[in-house]
Amino acid sequence: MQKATADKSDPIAAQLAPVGRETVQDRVYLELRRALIGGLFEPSQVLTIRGLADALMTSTMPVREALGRLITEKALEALPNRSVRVPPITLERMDDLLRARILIEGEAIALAATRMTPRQITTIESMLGEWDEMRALKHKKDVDREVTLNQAFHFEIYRACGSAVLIPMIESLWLQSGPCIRVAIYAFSDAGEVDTAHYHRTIVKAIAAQDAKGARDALVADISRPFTFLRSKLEAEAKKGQSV
Amino acid sequence: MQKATADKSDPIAAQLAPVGRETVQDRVYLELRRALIGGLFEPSQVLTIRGLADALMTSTMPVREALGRLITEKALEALPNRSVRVPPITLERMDDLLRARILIEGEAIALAATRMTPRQITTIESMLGEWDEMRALKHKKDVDREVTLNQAFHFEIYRACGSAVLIPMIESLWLQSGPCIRVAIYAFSDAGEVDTAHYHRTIVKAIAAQDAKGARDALVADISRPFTFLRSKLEAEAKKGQSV
DNA sequence: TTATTTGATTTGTGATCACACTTGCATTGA
DNA sequence: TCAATGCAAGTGTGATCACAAATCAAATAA
Repeated sequence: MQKATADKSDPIAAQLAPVGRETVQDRVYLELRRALIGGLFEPSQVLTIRGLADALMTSTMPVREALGRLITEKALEALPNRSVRVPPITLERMDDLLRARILIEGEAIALAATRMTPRQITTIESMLGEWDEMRALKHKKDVDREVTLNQAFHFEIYRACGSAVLIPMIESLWLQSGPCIRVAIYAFSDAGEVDTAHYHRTIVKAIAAQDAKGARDALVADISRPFTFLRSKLEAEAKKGQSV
Repeated sequence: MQKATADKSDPIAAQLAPVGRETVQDRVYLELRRALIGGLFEPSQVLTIRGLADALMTSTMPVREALGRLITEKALEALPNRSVRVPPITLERMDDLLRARILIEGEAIALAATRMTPRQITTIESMLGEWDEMRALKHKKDVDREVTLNQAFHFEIYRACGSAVLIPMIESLWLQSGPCIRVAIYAFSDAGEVDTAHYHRTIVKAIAAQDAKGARDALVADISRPFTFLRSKLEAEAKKGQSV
């Protein structure tokens, strides 16, 4: 009987999965999470358990638990009908999210600025180069890659703040603002070029100088951009809609 | 066929449950939440799905979903064994939690100080009286009532900050620091009298004067107390354990 | 043609079952 | 006596089923 167990826990398999096998539930959760941060779902979109279960090639059980988790961290919204949807974008919510992000991510980067090791600073410096690479082949604007790189850059910094409490909160905030960001980035692309790398360079410079206040200010400028841009866009649309 | 539906959705029943029937899952979730904030579970305690299901008189289904939700908001901890427990208290975690609470609850009360209506201020003023009532019958130190009143006071303020993003974060922080707080309050009781009402009075005074900075400072003093107290207690124990 | 109703389909929720893994205890061996 | 092995109870996870509520569409009546 223990044979089967021994087969799965032999040295080779043990190395492949050293601690804690991955559950389907976690896979589904991470999948949905990635989709939300990346803005693959659009605001107000309704999600169904069975639909997601089919799409993710599993039963309804892991999906419903993953949805429940995402609802508690406000990444999704439970309607009184008991259906769940991606929260819609409103001006109030955007301001609210931006304020919270400035507060918490600002604190995290201020902490990180005094704690990052030369090794870690080298890592985020090397990420600056990737922006230049992307700019080189500008014929294809790869929004997915932009989002991924931006996320990797920020969280490399946040991880260094050393707070096991703040980091999950920041993840939750990104989860909530993911749909807005994607909309904003597309709007950016339409409006012309924007230089994310420039803002990131300023951040890296401040961190390298262990300038906590400078890093915080640079970060605020960086994360405010898409919000203020999207805000003016929404206001313009609202005014147009009002006149029609 | 719709008869049965009509019976349950007739005017009377509709008034009793105007929006969204309560699900067993939510009941379990709120129950566990209340227990955690109130510190009814002790740190490092292991919880089992079937055990909780029996205690809450339901099946395992609602419990596992509630546990999953609590794990994502770091109120509970998933061990590699796949068992779940209340996170243990460490000095690092306490400092981490306190810093986050000062940051976020401080911001919330600063916002609330400029937005609370006279009606709302009257409400929190009336809560001050309850502390005096409790003090009157000091023969029975009702820790549960202290915890509940303290919670009601703080959240009456936080709700007034008008941020749908900050409030859930604060709830999550209370959930995480609940077990610590309970331990600290018991330690308080052993160490003698402490005047929570005094700190709350200072907070109310600042809010009534719309003094955002004063309210923030008073709040920091209030929420720091149990943490610094528990910290010195843990450090003393650690030193004693080290010498033995 | 339009509004109402009836029926069928879809959906979320809770319960139960099957399976794999862990844990703890008792038995067996040196 | 002590360590190791084997068995049994307990536990989490995923799948499936049953049921009630909601949604949608077609048919009927005005």
